[in-house]
Amino acid sequence: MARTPTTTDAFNAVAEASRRDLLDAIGAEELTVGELVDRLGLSQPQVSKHLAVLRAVGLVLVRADGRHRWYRVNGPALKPIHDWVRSFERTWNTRLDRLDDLLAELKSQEEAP
Amino acid sequence: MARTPTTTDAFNAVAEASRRDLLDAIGAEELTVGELVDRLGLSQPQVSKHLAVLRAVGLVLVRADGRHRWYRVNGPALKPIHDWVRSFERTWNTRLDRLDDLLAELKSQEEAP
DNA sequence: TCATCATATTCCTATATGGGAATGTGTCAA
DNA sequence: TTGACACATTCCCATATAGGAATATGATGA
Repeated sequence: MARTPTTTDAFNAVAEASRRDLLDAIGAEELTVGELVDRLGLSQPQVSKHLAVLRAVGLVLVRADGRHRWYRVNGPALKPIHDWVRSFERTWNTRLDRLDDLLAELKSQEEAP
Repeated sequence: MARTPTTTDAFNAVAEASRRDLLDAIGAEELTVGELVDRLGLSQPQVSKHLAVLRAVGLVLVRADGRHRWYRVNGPALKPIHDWVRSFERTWNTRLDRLDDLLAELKSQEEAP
């Protein structure tokens, strides 16, 4: 047998660094394929193909607008990864670290509402 | 080109479900290859090979003991994944959810010190 | 209607994989 | 010393990539 297809789940889709880069680039915005091509310096087919994989696992959502496609990140699709990794968090993070993390996050949300 | 090798980083190593199962099975314990074979119902070579990948990216540590090998999870190797996913956490988690999560965790640590 | 723009898809190829089967390696016990 | 035991590694093969190049699809404006 071969490797698990990239479109199987978020874990496999996100294994490829280019795809993580795409998600990072989009972030909280809504971007066009062309914009992504410019920002990441990848070829257009490359971007389209990676986006297709991300779409297949629900990691991005698209909105058609004339001949443009606006892509945005669908955060909740990452939750399975987050939840799984989280079960090992205690290994490296003490409770005080976690408290620091939370406070830092609350603060950042305070600053950027 | 082909896909990114599984031994490239934690993201790729963990993409395979069997490897996540292995980490879950080991958990906070220290287990033998034979134990893992029994618990997961995989073949011995299969377990050894998956463990080799996990070893390559530092996700597990081994201790030799006679003809046994005791494997344990090396949590911090998962931090890169945790950190990356965390940057998207705001999308699905409100601050109150996070507070609930933290309290739940503090409670569980209280109960199992 | 037609050329152009924005994306998506198809073709082609080198490559790494996961599983099964078989075998290698080191250790212990009799 | 030798056979059994616990793991690791090697071989073999079907399969799914990722990337580059080329082409298809669909919408827009003149």
